[in-house]
Amino acid sequence: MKFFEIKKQSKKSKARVGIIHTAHGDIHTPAFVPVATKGTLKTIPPREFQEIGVQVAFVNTFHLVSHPGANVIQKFGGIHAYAKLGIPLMSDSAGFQVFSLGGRKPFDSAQGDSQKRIKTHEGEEVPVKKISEEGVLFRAPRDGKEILFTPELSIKYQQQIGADLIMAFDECIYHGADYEYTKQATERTHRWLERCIKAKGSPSTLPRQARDRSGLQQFLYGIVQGGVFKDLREESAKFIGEQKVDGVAIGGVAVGETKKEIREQLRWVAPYLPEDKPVHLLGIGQSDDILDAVRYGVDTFDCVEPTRLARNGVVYTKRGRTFGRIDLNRRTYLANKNPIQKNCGCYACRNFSLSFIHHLFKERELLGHYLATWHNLYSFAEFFRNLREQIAAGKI
RNA sequence: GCGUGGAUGGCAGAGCGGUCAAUUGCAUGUGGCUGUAAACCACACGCCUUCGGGCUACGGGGGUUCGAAUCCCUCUCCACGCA
Repeated sequence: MKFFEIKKQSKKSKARVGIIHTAHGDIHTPAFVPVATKGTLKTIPPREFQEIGVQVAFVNTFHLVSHPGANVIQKFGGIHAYAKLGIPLMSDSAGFQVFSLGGRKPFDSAQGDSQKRIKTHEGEEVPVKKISEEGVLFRAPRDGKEILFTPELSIKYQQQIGADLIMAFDECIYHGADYEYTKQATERTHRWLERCIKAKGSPSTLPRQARDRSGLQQFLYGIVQGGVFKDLREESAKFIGEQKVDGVAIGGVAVGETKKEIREQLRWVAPYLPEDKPVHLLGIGQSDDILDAVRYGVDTFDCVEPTRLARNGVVYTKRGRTFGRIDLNRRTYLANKNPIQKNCGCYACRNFSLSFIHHLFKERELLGHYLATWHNLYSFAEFFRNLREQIAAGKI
């Protein structure tokens, strides 16, 4: 069976409706990939995925290696069995942690002042100890243990974890990096991709041991970098597209740029994306961004936003084609009899008032996190279902 | 009635002569969260302000002192103990 199947290609844009076939089921694209970093989609039991409309989830190699360890997961037959995640899974390579744990988040133009340094903990040791041609040496925040990631190790760990779709080991470049650094890092990511491909073996297959154990096939995505520089983005997209990868991911996006800059980067990259391979946009996220990205040919999106916001008390409302937000912690909802969203079919809205959910948040009751997460994920599922319908109908 | 201990900002509760408009937590408000070190973070939270500062405040009143939320007297109220 073909890995990626395009069912309908838009004539208006690069948008398409398709299916990604994996050993753990099909993913109807465009699809949202909620983030289950540590093997759990925080607050949601796996058996409810289907009811919510969660088709696929995203786990993180760095965090799973940090605990419980890739070898432990392998002993249980892979992350699907270990965490009872009966759906297709993607795993991240740890490349994002080079950014998120790197302590180098210097510029944030989205906040206005592009010269303003974001506060990092003064004097504290940064978890990313060293980046070299060989790989990246981390100090795990959870216990201070040193963890080395190289392209070969990242692939090995991802094979042990056993997600269906895996990411090449890259460097997610911090926003504010200059041209020279971005160029060096992007080229290094390219060399790392070649090492990932070599380490993985023949395309679309696992090493014998892992394959025998789980019967899985794994598909590798290469990751486009290039930062905020047009020529580097184009060059990177071209390079990644030419490699023997199963899919292409766009990385290094939404690390502090404005929404306008994010779109720019997509526009630069889009012409060079291979049309027969699924395209993943790493870390995006917000409904308006998704709506635009789909037009550039993006098929899947992972983002922590719906689940993190939910835990912080923020839930989505429908506002035109995109989402508005409600902050459940506000006292104004104390006695509000309405659901989060009228006519919403989710478990939270069908059963509970804003008042009660507000009460749960103010009392720090865990059910509040569960209901808010349920609602946000359901909203995303609906949003993407609608997106697929619109593309199929030729409207996007 | 006697004795003892209390009364502090929306609440709880520190402070016990100057560095106190007053620690801290909660509540409240505002902003933030886009490949998860995030059930999190930042800021504000007496009134006024030309942002330098000014004014009114630690139950009421009076006193001591250069200076009192802090010490003394007294009144009111609360808690506990004894009658």
